[in-house]
Amino acid sequence: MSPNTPSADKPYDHLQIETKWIDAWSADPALYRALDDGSKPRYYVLEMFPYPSGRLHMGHVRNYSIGDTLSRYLWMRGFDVLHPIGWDAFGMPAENAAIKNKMHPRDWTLSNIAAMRQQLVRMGFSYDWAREVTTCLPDYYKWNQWFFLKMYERGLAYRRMGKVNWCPDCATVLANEQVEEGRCWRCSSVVEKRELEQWSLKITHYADELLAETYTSLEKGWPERVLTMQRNWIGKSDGAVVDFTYAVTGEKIRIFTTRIDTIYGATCLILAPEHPLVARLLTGDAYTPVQAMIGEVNKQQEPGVEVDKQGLFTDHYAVNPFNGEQVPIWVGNFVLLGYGTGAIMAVPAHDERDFEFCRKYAIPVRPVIRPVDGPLAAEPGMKAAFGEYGVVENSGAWSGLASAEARKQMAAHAEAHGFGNAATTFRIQDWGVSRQRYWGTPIPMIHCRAKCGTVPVPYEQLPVELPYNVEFTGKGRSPLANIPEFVNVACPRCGAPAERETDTMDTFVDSSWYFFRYTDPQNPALPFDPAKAQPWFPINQYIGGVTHAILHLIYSRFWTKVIRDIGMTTSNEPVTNLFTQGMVQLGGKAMSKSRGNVVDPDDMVRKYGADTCRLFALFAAPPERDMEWSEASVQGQYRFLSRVYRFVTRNAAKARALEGTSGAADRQALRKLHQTLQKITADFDNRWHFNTSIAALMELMNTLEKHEAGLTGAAAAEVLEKLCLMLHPFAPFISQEIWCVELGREGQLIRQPWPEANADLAREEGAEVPIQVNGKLRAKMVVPFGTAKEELERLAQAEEKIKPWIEGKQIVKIVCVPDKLVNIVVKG
RNA sequence: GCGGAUGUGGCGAAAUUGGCAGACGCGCCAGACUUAGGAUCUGGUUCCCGCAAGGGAGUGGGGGUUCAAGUCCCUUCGUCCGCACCA
Repeated sequence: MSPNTPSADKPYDHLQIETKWIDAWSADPALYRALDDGSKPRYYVLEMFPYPSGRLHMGHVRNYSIGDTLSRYLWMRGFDVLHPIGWDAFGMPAENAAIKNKMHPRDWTLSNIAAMRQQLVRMGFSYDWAREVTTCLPDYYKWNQWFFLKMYERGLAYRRMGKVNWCPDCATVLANEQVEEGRCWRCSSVVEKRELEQWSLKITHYADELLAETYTSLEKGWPERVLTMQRNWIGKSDGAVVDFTYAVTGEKIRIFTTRIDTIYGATCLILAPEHPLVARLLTGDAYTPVQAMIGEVNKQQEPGVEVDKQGLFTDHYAVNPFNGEQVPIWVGNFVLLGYGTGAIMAVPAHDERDFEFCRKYAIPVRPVIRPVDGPLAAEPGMKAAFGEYGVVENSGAWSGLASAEARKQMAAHAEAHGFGNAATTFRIQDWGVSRQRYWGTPIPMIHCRAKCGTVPVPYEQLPVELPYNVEFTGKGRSPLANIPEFVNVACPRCGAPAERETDTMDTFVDSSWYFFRYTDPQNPALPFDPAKAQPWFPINQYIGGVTHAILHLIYSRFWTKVIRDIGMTTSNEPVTNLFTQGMVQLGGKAMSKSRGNVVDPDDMVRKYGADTCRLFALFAAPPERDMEWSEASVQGQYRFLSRVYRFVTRNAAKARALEGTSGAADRQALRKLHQTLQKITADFDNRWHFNTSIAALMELMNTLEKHEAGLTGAAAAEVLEKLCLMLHPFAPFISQEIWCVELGREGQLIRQPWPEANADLAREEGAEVPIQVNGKLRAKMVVPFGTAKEELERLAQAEEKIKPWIEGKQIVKIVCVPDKLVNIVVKG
């Protein structure tokens, strides 16, 4: 057969190809294993590990396709890549399944994991399965308990009363994310707030550092959106605390304000209904309305609806330390106990909320700040509060100062006289980790009623294992509380009868440090060996959904700082670069079971193959944007892969023969090949717009098919080889098949070096220069690169299509950008 | 209300540094091959006028800077997502 005669092409049989390579790759466990020996530069690619619901969904496919494409590219670029996966395996769905189907959470979870592991393997993702981590197994959650004890020792884990989301129907606490629009996600009951004693982790200890790093080490590598959300969540607020004095007993009532400069305008104090002082100011029948108010506040309000401000006068007064004035003490439903000191001074003239409250209850409004360029507001008659900075008036010695200056001086004055000081508060609260749940990490604490109180479980007794035999009713206390063998223990300190803590940990604990465990997943003595972890930290690239922008990503940052402070890492932050991919939608809405608009990846893989699915997940939109699922468009990707496969099979013999004299077709093909290589390499290195990378591969195929007849051996060989290499990160199966079967090469593509683009071959023969007249495109011409300005201007004016546009007109000026454009500006 | 994102053909999108708007794909139209086509291949496809050559308009709306604006500035509208009495 002559090398230039196309041979018959082979149809693309995705099923045969993909099953064959899954078997081959599964038989080679070292294939995706990091060398971890320092012989090559390291790169840690981490994707958010999945909750094992039992089925992979399209969001996973997209997330993991991005990570896998990147990992394969990095391998080919010579990095030692750590690319692990695991299972975020504790959580409520397992318990709900247990209640519903009478299946044990452990069995349910482990069988889900087995199913999903198969699905991930089927997708061709390059995970190092030897590092698989499963958080619901004792060899993992033992270390949650270990960290908990370490935190307890350092005062970072403690017990306190705290407000929790309480579902009255399920009779249990719900995590914040399990409350949907004020209702229980499982039974749709309206969720209440309830005070419960629970274990908390002192994330506020790191609040300042967590905030500061968003402006420094994270600023370059994290999306601005995520940083903004975290800053808002942390909610640092600079102000001052001031002690008012309760007129009867002389005790202090501490308030927090950011506007101490307005304190001469304070016309009352307002306490949160749960403020401890309230129960002493109002006793007996007088307290009843407060209880009602607390009840109201604790009912979850409908989102988006502003609750009416309610107040109660206590009939008591407090003294303003700045001017000695007595102001009435009120109770207000809008004052939050959990923020600041749980008490505020109301300055109605300069705070919108205070204004609304005081007008409602006819409390005086006294303006003390005037705009820099205007007079003090007239009262009576004020229609709204003036909340901005200005100039202080009617404020004794501070009158005339600018607000900013007054804030400093007045805080200093308060401190000097012992009734206050400058102070900072945070919106972020300590992390309540107790859950009245079975399927989580047991909190390793024992309550000794005899004398020792709360005693930590000794390290050598870890893990505190979850008992297997347990009954699930979905009602009442934690299921663990009903198991005497679990609850009843001897106090580790005095040996007296004692009870185990029956709460389990929030599942966000599990995901707060799993990425450390990947570096040393089987360590029996420690969560991980610092010497093994440190070379991989901080993580080069983390990829996941923006839904975790706050909770998981703040908890992980917190946990890393704790790990640092106990001397197990030198990294301040876990993640250098964060990438948040967009959601997969159908019909403009996020795919979800309740909407009934899910597309099952399994069906798609069966029909079109994993390569096609991966390609579509990357092609439909840039990775950071939401994408719309479209099966018609999926078929387009399948067509593309078919074209690639048939093109290769038609031309493989020719390429192997290496015959023929290179001609114009070869030059065209090689030019496009190297242009594509430049384009794709740039996409990887700069911005991960894989949709344009794949479009470039399609363009390449269009060009190759156009010049197929004239393509000769040597050029064909180069084209097929490099096409195959470039395709591999996106479509690993078909590229590996072509490499071995059609091109007769050996070895795994992931181990091949990424090809270098040849800039000389990529260069066009000449520059196509558009010619504009008054900014409008009128003609184009092809000139040699580097043609001088004068020559370009001459050629442009000589163009036949240009002449009619400039004839008889005055040329005002000619803008000429060599190799780019000529614009002739004419008048008349 | 505050903060953020986003707005380009019938659809998903591209245009990376102010320099040819719509690459690539889907869909659609026409044709080829075919017993057949929901396979494959070829050509066309922003809108308006025109048989065509060609011309005009055009990146949510309005205004501006510039030889030149999807891109920069001002203003306005729509959509989506966070947060939402945080003193």
